[in-house]
Amino acid sequence: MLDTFQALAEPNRLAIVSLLKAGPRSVGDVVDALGIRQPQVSKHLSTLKAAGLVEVHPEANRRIYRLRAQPFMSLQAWLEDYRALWAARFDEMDKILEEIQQPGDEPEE
Amino acid sequence: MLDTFQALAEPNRLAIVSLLKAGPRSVGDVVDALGIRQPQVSKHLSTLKAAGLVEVHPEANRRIYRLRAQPFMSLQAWLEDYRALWAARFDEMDKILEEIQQPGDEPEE
DNA sequence: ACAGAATATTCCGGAAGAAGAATATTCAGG
DNA sequence: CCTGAATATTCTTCTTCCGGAATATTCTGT
Repeated sequence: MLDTFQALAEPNRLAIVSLLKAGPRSVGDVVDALGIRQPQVSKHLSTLKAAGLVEVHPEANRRIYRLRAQPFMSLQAWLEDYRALWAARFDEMDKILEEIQQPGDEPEE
Repeated sequence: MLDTFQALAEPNRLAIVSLLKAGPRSVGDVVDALGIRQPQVSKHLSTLKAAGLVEVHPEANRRIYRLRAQPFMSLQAWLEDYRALWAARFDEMDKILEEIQQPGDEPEE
């Protein structure tokens, strides 16, 4: 869990994860999409892979990275332990949901 | 969201959050429970407060820290965006099973 | 086997951040 | 008001980690 948080606690890596949410991408795709230089993308992907957040499978000339489901499921399970926190506070929950649904408002990054 | 991940991406802070899950605690309580020195506990709590993960309310001589629900709800909402991940995994599994039965076209990105 | 594209790795300088020690602040009670 | 307990704040290393640049590696097609 700590590894997951550490992996996500960096802006570019969070952006990469967010991009990969839409589907698998090659390193070059990530470079083009996010405007980060290739070596840094490779390094960040390496970090994400070490944390188990992504997996690689080579395809022709490229290496395709995709999100792994497992850490997200673990995160979900981790969150369950905190559910008692907000279970009773539906008023706040409404506010949060509104905030997230606001157009132009990015819930991440 | 990034702030939340950064706040949780440190072992002692994660431990503090985990402790506070059981209920509000004073600084001294945290010190005793986790065996971290008082100044570091204060600093970490300060960091957690800046990230909106905890709130303080003084009580007599002590300062009581408690978890705030909001970031956890946001995290939950953030996770929802990734739910397709493990749903899609079943899709892929279905697709693979289909392909085995009737080999056919190229999967699209 | 070679050339070129795609990706990974290494080295370095600098910035962020965590711990330790010492000190400052705040506050309740006498 | 003073005192002591509880907590916060500086200041100083020290380590970790990110980005930039250069280079190495790996693979494909020819």
